[in-house]
Amino acid sequence: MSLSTALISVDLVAFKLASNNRLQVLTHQLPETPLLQLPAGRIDSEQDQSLQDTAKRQLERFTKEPATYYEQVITIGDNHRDSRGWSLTVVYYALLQPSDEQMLSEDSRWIDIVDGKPAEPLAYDHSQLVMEALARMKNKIQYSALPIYLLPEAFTLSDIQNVFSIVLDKAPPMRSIRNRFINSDLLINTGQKRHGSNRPATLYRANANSNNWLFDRLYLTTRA
Amino acid sequence: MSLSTALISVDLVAFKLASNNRLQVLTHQLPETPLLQLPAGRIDSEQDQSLQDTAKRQLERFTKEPATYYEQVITIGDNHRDSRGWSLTVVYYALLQPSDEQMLSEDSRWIDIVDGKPAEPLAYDHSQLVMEALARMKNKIQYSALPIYLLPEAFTLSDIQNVFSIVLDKAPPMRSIRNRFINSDLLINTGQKRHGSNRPATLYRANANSNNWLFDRLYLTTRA
DNA sequence: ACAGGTTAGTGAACATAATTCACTATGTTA
DNA sequence: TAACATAGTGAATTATGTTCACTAACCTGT
Repeated sequence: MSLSTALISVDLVAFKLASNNRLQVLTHQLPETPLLQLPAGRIDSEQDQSLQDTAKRQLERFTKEPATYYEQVITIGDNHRDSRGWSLTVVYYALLQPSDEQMLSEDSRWIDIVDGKPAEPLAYDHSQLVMEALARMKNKIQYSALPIYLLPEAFTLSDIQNVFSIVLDKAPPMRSIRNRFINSDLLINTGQKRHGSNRPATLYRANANSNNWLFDRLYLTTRA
Repeated sequence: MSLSTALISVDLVAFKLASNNRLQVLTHQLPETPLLQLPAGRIDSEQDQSLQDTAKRQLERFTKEPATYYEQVITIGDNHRDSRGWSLTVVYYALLQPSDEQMLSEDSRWIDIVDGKPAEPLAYDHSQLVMEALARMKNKIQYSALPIYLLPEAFTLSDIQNVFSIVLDKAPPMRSIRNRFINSDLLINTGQKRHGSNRPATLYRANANSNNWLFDRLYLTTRA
């Protein structure tokens, strides 16, 4: 049988750095269901101009915090993931800036990523989807400006290193991060410093007009 | 209105190196239609276990030559590409080895890529899809074993450089290609040579068991 | 005021891989 | 057998990440 249609859903893997120094993924729980699941939903032909709009709407169902970055990961289609037959799932991931305030809906929760997967089991194949999105993100973070999207407006170079530590479980040397980011035009010195119980660190913000979003090599400390 | 379904098609951008030293893309023409178009079709829930199966079937409709490589590029969904409303298109590209014999169906043709786009106009947004696939392929060729997939069973290092010349309009120095590929375990010396009107060149074949499919940097001569 | 602690940041030597270029090697062809 | 053309090597240079020792700046406790 040839199909002109199939069940379509757009699933969103939203990542955020939490104050416990963990990467977290947004989940929610439906009433009467035992397992947490990813935000997912169908295309709304009225509201959505694109698939990314659909992904964005899924995020907005559970939090008011906007994502700083969206990327389509993969589209999975097969006939065994949904008992009703052929199903098609477009997977996006999104990056959010850290936030203390919980602008979350009641039924949703940020779950830690531990050892490369969600710390709690997810419904359907959602753990697998998280892992796919995470793999993509872990790769891209090594040769792009991605780390910045997981940080607040103003951040230090150490914050960038911290992103690597959390996401990759290891980080390039500060010297390497410094060289790369300072030599690029990705950062703008805010003129401000972050003060702690030590020498204050320079605070930077992202340069929206940068043309160095991609680098042409990976850090050596992080490759396979 | 919320949709559980939409029109879905899988579109295939099949690339091949032609004897005129051009990259070509497979197209076909339906009767009564003025423009060429890409192989595309719907999921067949009986035959297709995955979306790649669907892509593969599209290729097989027009040629018996198998592809050596498939990669999903992007899924595009919106409400203006098809007059019937929301449509969803999963785009794949495939790489084929060069071939003299034409095992093509009557209605299909390989079209040159000139200046980064098909030399002839294509129907719908298919030129755009070719360009998206080409962009992805041009990037990946610079840090992976991809060039090999566009070459015949046995090939020389110069052939690899030639792939770069054709696909990117410029190529890394032979010394760089040599160092990279010889130091990896991607190539197996067949022991044979290709003879011309000059010093014979060593013929290699791909090592299927290589674990160096990806490199950790781009060639400098080819970057932006 | 000032010493000690802690993190931020710099300078210089080293490592790795691409690039450049001069040079050698090995075949075909006139 | 010399001319040629392309294959392939060796060594210096360049670019960028890594390592490590050292300096800088601020806070804290006395």
